[in-house]
Amino acid sequence: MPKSTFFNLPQAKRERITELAIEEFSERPYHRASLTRLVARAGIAKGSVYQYFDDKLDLYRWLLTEEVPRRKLAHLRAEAEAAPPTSLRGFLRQAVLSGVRFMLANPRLSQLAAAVTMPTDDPELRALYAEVLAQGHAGFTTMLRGMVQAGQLRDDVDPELAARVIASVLGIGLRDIVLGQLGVDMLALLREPSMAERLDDAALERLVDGVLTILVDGLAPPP
Amino acid sequence: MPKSTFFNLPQAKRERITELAIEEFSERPYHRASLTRLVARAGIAKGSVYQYFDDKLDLYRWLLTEEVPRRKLAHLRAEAEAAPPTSLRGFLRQAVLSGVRFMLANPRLSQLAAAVTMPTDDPELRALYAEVLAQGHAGFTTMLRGMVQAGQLRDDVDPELAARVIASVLGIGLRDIVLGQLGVDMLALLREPSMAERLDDAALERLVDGVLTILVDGLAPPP
Amino acid sequence: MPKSTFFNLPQAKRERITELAIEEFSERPYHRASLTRLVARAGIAKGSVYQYFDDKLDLYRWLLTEEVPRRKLAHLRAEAEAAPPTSLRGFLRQAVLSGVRFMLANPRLSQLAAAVTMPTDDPELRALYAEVLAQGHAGFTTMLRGMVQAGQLRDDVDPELAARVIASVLGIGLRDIVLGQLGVDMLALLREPSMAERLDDAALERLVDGVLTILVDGLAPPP
Amino acid sequence: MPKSTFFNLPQAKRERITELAIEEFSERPYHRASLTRLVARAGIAKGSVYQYFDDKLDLYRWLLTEEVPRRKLAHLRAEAEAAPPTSLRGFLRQAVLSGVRFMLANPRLSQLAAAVTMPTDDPELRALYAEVLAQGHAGFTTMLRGMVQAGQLRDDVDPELAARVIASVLGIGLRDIVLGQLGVDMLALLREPSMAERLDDAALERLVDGVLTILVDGLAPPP
DNA sequence: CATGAATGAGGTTTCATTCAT
DNA sequence: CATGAATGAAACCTCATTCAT
Repeated sequence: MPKSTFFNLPQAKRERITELAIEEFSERPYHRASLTRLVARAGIAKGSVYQYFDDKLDLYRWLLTEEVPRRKLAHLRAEAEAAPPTSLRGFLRQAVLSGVRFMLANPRLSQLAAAVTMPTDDPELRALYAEVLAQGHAGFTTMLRGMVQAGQLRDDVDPELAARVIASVLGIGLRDIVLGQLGVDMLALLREPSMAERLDDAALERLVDGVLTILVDGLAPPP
Repeated sequence: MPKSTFFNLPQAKRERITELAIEEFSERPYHRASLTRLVARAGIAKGSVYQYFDDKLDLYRWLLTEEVPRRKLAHLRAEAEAAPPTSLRGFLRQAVLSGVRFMLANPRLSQLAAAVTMPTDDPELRALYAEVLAQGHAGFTTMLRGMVQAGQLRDDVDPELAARVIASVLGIGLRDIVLGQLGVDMLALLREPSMAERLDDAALERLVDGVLTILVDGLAPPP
Repeated sequence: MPKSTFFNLPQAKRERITELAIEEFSERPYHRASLTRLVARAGIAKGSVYQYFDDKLDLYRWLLTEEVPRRKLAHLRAEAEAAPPTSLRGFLRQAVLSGVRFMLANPRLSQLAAAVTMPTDDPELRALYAEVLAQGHAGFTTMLRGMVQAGQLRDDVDPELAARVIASVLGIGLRDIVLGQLGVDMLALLREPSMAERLDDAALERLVDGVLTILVDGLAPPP
Repeated sequence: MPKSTFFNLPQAKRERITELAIEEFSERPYHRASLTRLVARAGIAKGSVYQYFDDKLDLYRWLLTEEVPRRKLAHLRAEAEAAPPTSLRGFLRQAVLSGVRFMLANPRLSQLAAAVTMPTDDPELRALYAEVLAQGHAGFTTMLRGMVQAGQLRDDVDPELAARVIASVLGIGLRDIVLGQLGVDMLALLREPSMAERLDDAALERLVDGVLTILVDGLAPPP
C-alpha cells in the first residue's frame, strides 16, 4: 500500500505519477520497468518514490490490486445496461463486449492485468500474481455456478473448468484476436491508443458474435 | 542461428548446454535469464557462448524457433495414432490430449513456448515473439480451413477467429487448468516435474473431455 | 548541545525521545544509526529533530557527553558506600563492581560509552570521541596519582600507564568477560536486558575477585 | 573467499588492490568503507571487484581471516627469538613487545584486527566478528592453561579470565597507550605511519616494562 | 514549535559483451 | 575452438538535511 504521503499529494501530481507509473509498468515486464526512468519522466527526485511507496513492488502491487480494479469497475459501471442479463448468451455477451471495449479504451490497464499470467522466478512477484489470479478466478466461478443452478449451463460441464476456459478466452484470447484484427502488436497500441478506432462498431459486433457463437454453441455444426 | 562451432561440438556437450539453456530460459523471463548463471552451471567459459551464438538473443531464438518445435514435433509423432482423426471432435481431442500430455511431460518446453505471449518493450524480442506466434497461428488456421471445407465446422464461424480461440484455450487456458488441478504454480512444476504424476489418467480424461465438450458443443445446454 | 526547544518539551516527550535515541545509537555505529528510523519510532516529525538539535551529531554528542555521564553518575551515587574506600584494593573493587553492575543494569549506556574507542574517518566524530576519551582518562589518572602519594600504588608504576591499563580492563575487558560468562553477544543483551539476571551474585563476586586479584597482585604466583 | 580470478591476477595488481583494500577498510568502519572509492583509487572497473570477490563482505572477510593473520604470523616469525620464552614474564614480554612492534610497524593491520571488537547490528558482520574473536580467545586460553600447569601462573586465577584480561590489555589497551605516548589518534598514524618512529627504543622498553610489571606483579606495592 | 514532502548524492550489485591470449 | 578478465551502464534503495506551511 502507498504511504499516506502519496494520498496527501496534490491530486494533479498524484495522477500524473500514477499515469506515468501505469505507462512504465504496462510497457515492460516488472523487472524491466525502471523507477529511474519513471522519476525522470515525472520530474521528481528518486527519493520521492520512496516517500510514497515502500519500494518498487509496493508501487506495482498498488497498481495491480487497487488502481486497475478501481478503473475497471468504473468502466463496468458506466457500461452497465439497465437490465442485467439473465441468459447465458446475454451474460457472456456483456462480458465479452465489456472486455473488448475496456481493452480498446484502456489498453494499458488491460495489459497490466494480463501480466499476472506471466510466469516469473521472483517469489514475491509470484505471490502477488497468484493472489490476483485467484481473486479473478473466484469471481468467475461464482457467477458460473449461479448459471448452472438456473439451468443456463449444460449440466455436464464443470463450472470451474468452464471458468478457466472462459477466462483464457476473455483474457489472452481476446487480446490476441483484437490485436490480430487491428494488425498491430500490443506495444504499438499502448503507444498509439487511437489505433483502436480502426475497429468500427460493425467489425466489433461481428467479432463479438463470432466468439460468442463458439463459446455458447460450440464449434460443431448444429445437428 | 547458432554458428557452425556449436554444431561441431561433441554431442554430449552440445546437449548439456542446450538442456541448461532450456532450464535457464524457462524459469525466468528473457531479460532475467542470465548467461553468467548459464555458463557457471554448464562449466564452460563465458566467451564460449559467443563462439556458439551471436548473442543472448541468438541463443534464445534458436531455442524458440528450432529446438522447441523440433521436440514438440517429436512428441506429436510419437503420440500420433495410426489413423489420423477425421472428425472435428477427433481432431480436437487429439490436439487437446497432445497439448496436455506434452505440457506434463515437458513443462519447460511448454513454458518456453508460452513466453511468446508476454509483452515486452525490447524491439528485437517483440519481433521474435511475433514471428513465432504468427507461425503457430498460421498452422491452426490452415487446419481449420480444411475442417470447414469438410463440413466439420459450423459455417457461421470464421476459421481465423476459431483458430485464435482454440489457440488461447490450448495455450494459456490448458496451462492454468492443469496447474489448477495439480494445485501448484508453474515454477514448482518446472523444478519438480514429478508432480505431474499426481494427475492420473482418469482425471486427465475427465479434464480433456470437459474442455472438449465446451469447445465442440458449446456452453449452452442442448435444446 | 540541544536547542532550548528540546528542554521546553513536556518531560514525558523529551524522555521518550531520549530513550529511543539511546536505543537507536546503542545498537549501531554512528553512521548506521538512522534519524529516519528514530522519528518513525518516536512518532514525531522528521523536522522536529532539527528543532531540538543542530543535526545528527549534535544529538549524538549530547547523549555521549551529557546524558550518559549524568546517568552513570546517578548510578555511582546510588551505589556509593557509606565510607569511601581508602585502600587500593577497596578502591579498585568498588570501581570494578560498579563497572560490572552498571553494565548489567544499563547495557545501552555502557555500549554507547564504549563506542568512543571505535575508529572512524569522520573528522567531527573523531574529535568527539577524542574529547570523551580524554575526559575519562584524566579522571582515572587523577585518582591514581592520589593513590601513589598515599603509598597505595607501587612506586615503579607510571600512574598514567596504570590508568590506561585499568581503563582498558574496565572498558572493553570487562564487557567481553561478562558477555563471555553470559554466553551472548552485546546486541542480544541490548535487546533482551533480562539476560543479565543469568549472572547471579555468587558468580559476579567470583568474577570481580578474579579480575581484582590479577590487577592488584598480578599474574605471577606469590614468591 | 576470493574467487580464483583474484589469485590469477598479476602479482603486482593483486597486491595493489590488496593494499588499497586494507587502506580503505582500516580507515573506516565496515559500512563506511566504499567499494566505489576503492575501485576509483585502484583504477579498475567497478565490476572487477565482483570478478574477484563474491561481494563486499567476502573481500572484508578475506582481509580479516586470511590476509591479516598471514601478515601477523610473518611478523611473529621474523621476530621470534632463538629460544622461546619459558617463564611467564618472558612469555608475556614477548607477547607485549611483539604486539607493540606489530602495531607500530603495521598500524593498518592492527586497526583492522581491532575492528572485530566493535559492536554492529549487521548480522553477517557480527557472525564474522564473533568467529575471529573466538579464534583469538581460544589461542590465548590454551597458552595460559599451559602456564598454569607449569606453575607459572598463580593457581587462584582462572586462565580463561586471565586470557580475557590480557587480551583486552594487549588489544585496545596497548593501542591506546601507544597512541597516547605518540600523542596522535589512530587515523593520523594510519595516514602517516612514520610517526611511529617518534617512539624510540628506550621509550618503548619503558612502556613495555611498565605494562609487564602491572600484569605480572600487580598494582599493589610489594609487601 | 510541528510538520512532512522534496531532494540528490551515494551505496552495492548484476549483467551482456568484448578481446587478448 | 577455449578462456576468463575487464568493462561500465543501469538498477534499487537509504539517508541527513532543508524549507515552506
